[in-house]
Amino acid sequence: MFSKTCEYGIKAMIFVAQKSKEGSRVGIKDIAKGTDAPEHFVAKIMQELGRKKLVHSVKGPNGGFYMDQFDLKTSLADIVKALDGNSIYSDCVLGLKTCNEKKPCPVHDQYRDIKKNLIKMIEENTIGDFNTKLDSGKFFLVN
Amino acid sequence: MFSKTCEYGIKAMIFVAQKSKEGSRVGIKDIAKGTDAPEHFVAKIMQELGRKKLVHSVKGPNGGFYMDQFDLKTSLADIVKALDGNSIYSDCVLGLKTCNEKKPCPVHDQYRDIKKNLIKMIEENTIGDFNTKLDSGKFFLVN
DNA sequence: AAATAAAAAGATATAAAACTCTTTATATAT
DNA sequence: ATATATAAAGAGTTTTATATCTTTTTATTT
Repeated sequence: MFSKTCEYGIKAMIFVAQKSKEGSRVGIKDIAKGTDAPEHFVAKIMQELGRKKLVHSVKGPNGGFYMDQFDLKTSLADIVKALDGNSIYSDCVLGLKTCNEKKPCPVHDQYRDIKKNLIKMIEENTIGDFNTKLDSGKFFLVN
Repeated sequence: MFSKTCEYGIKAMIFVAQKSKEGSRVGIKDIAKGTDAPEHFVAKIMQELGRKKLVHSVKGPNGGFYMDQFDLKTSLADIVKALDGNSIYSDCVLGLKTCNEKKPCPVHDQYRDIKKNLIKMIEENTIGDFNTKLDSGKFFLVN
């Protein structure tokens, strides 16, 4: 479904969002621990997301990653697109180079709705949305 | 979504099913061409599917792969499970080791229905189902 | 100014997936 | 029986994804 890169990226973003709300910045080590991800790998991912302005960072003591109000509006789709590209939007389930209504693969019709819901899911959920939900202890980033 | 192995496997099975209907057997070369897949790779995949009895083969001249009436009842899920294992059933979208109703990841709820539909899709479609549809020229295995 | 804590950057390593090639075994036709 | 077409098997290669390590740069604190 998503690449590891993307899985780690989404979890990291949710994690950072929550810490940011409390005004603090989070270092890579805390992110890695808090999301059960390999430290250096998640560092690269955050670097990339920083470059693409989906998250901010400051260097030096008391530095780390953080998000402002605007960043909280980032959707899961934005993260997915930044890390995995557009394949989830464009790729055929059976790998046909072109697969569309006019020249569909055998499962094109059956997959259409699933794909639509998948895209809807990642587009309608913003990082900020998770903030409120996470507090309630209703879900987890590690286990 | 699916691995390349699985994509090729599904297309190959649909292809063989159609040829079998006409009573003939199909060689690896034809399968590879008919599904736009690398010959040796798809050979390995068919080997594996043969070992798992999802398809039959005979060696020698006029040999090749074929399916009997029973084989046509194979669902896409059977193929997926044979080639990709159960990950589609068990894996968490965000990669949590355990992710369930009691200890869900942040998108567990939103993904529940999508997953259900995905599984429904692969379980309800059998290889035989495609046979009739394919004849009408309504869909394609290559393009 | 110096020390330090942190991210940024880049180089490297490892593992898994995808793909290819070669050889062997087998069944069938002639 | 022999030749041949084919699948089976296995070894090997390439590519891509994942992960790690090392160095550099920067900002902050003291």
